[in-house]
Amino acid sequence: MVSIKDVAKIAGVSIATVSRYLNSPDQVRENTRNKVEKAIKDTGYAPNTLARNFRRGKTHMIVVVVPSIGIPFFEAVMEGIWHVAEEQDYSILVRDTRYNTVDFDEFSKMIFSKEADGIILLSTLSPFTYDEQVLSGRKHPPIVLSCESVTSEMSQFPSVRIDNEAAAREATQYLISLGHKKIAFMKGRSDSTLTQGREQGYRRAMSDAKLPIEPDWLLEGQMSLEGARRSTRKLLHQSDRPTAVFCANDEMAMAAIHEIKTAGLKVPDDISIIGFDDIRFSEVMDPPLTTVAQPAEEIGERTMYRLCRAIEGKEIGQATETVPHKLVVRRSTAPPPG
Amino acid sequence: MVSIKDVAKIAGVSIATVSRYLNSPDQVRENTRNKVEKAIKDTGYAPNTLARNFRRGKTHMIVVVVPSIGIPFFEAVMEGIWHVAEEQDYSILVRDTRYNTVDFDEFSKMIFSKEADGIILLSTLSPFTYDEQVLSGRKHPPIVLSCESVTSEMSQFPSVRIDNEAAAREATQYLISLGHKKIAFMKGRSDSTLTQGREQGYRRAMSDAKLPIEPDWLLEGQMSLEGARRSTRKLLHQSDRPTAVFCANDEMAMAAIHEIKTAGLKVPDDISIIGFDDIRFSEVMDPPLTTVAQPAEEIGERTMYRLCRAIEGKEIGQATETVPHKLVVRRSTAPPPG
DNA sequence: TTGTACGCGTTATCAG
DNA sequence: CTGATAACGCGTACAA
Repeated sequence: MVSIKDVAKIAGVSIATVSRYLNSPDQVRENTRNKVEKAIKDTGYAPNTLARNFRRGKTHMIVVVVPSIGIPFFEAVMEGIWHVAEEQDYSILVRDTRYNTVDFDEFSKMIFSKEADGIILLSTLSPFTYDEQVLSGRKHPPIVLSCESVTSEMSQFPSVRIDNEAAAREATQYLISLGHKKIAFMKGRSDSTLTQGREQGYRRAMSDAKLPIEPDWLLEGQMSLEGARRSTRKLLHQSDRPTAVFCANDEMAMAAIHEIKTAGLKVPDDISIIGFDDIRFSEVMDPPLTTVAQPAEEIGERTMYRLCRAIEGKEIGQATETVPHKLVVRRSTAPPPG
Repeated sequence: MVSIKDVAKIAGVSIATVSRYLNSPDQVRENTRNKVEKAIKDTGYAPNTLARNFRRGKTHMIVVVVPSIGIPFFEAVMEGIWHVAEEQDYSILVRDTRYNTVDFDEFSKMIFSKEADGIILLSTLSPFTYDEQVLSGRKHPPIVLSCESVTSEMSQFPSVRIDNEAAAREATQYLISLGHKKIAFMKGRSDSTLTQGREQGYRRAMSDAKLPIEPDWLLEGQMSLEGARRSTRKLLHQSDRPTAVFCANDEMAMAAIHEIKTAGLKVPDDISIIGFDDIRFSEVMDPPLTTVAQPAEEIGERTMYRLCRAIEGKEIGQATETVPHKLVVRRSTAPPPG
């Protein structure tokens, strides 16, 4: 393995000069510069990143923690994260928690031990446990929350998200305005704070409209195709079946539509479906899905941007940043039958 | 920042002992061990990963290069990669090329400069340029190809994939066996070797059956929803419209179905559609999609496994490893109308 | 403008 | 079983 020493020897200069050539070429005389350049070419030298990072004390790496990869909406957010990461010369490491609760200390340690310069928690599950003591007195390590309906325990961290509760309320209200009275809510895993916010919004809209919520109307969709199919089938067997289902994400909505059609019913004629996220598949579903759109890429960009500032130790303004959502009405919703 | 020195001082031992405690605790006497343990707890010490990697000369990082993230099939492959990466204690860095051609030297350099211990090229675009000279004499850096229909230039690298050509031929033959004669093929980007293999299979099946291929039947779907929708709309305007479309991936098939139905036609009654990959959404499409299934997770696992062996410098057996595909017949295919 | 020499935090070698 | 000490490759004061 060729190191800076070899280059120096071949170029007939000191390692300091080679180092300077690499990091501030303008401080090297043209003549010398050429010699070094040639030596680098000849040897095929590439600076050892490990040594360099070690010396500089920076990883140039940021970790994005997601409950699961392969969720179309998160990819869209990651797209945004990537944009600014690339621009700021950071690499992205994705950590999939497989829907498990995460431990703050684990991430704290990652920063501490220089595994990463910063961390983005993308819709991480609660309870997000951490040791108060670790934090007290010390500055928070650079951590930014994204797409999270912030729980009190984490409210101290900077965060970027939509107002999940308001968005869910609007979606439910839209259903109500269409004339629906029996509206089910398909949540993700019950321990996800993200879906908790959405559930709150749903409950709020229902109670505001003085509409009751039957226990049977709270469906566990697990945020997955499979889970949503199962619980939709159960729903269809109910005697007094809801006329609309509000799903906490589009993937579950897709599964719900499939099961409803498979059962010989029609969407939206028999049952209206509304989703959440506006993933790219929503538009080509049959029927095209009414859903709550989140500005995924923008969320990613803002999140990463704030993380960069946090890493640089600059102030990061208001702790939690709310971006706008939007109800996108397509054709999976209609007035209830009859 | 607390270092091993501080711990040593507090524990009243040498740094060597602390290091030993960390790396081979059984070589430390229990008494000493306890002292060190306590010192670590008290100081909150965490070994500096940067220094450790530097010293060991290992990154514990492997880079996965994909043309684009957010492709459901690749996620499934990544799932497999992750499994063994986790087990082998590697971190995964994802590099999105945005469908650009990649430069071998760039990756060669990544290994060389210790940015990563190994590289997985997941369906990377050709031409994959590299400098013959760089390689000659030297061992290949640890690189494994995955989901690639290997072009000659890269045949020297280990690789894991299905037989794209055979799979595509079977799919086309299935359509032919159903009675179709006018069969279109929707390819991805024309510079993707992956879709080239599939196109070959399609052509082969057609010519074997003595069926002509009209130039209009070669559709550019860009592997994307948008691209596929556009080219499907064009297809529907053709005077002598095909009765079946074989799409190089499921996402394009999904878009094609959507456009066909939007135009008032029926799948499979008017046009049969067949996809490729068997992503998780295929089953809930309307109609459920007939497609060529790839064992995505297995591909990922095998790929990563081979990379590990390559990194360890062990022999890696046959250069290219072919895993089985399977035609999954659902309901998007039927005999042609009339 | 260039070179010398030291230090970064670990691990590894070798003596004790 | 433990302790000195030498690397690892690079960046950077400081001296020339």
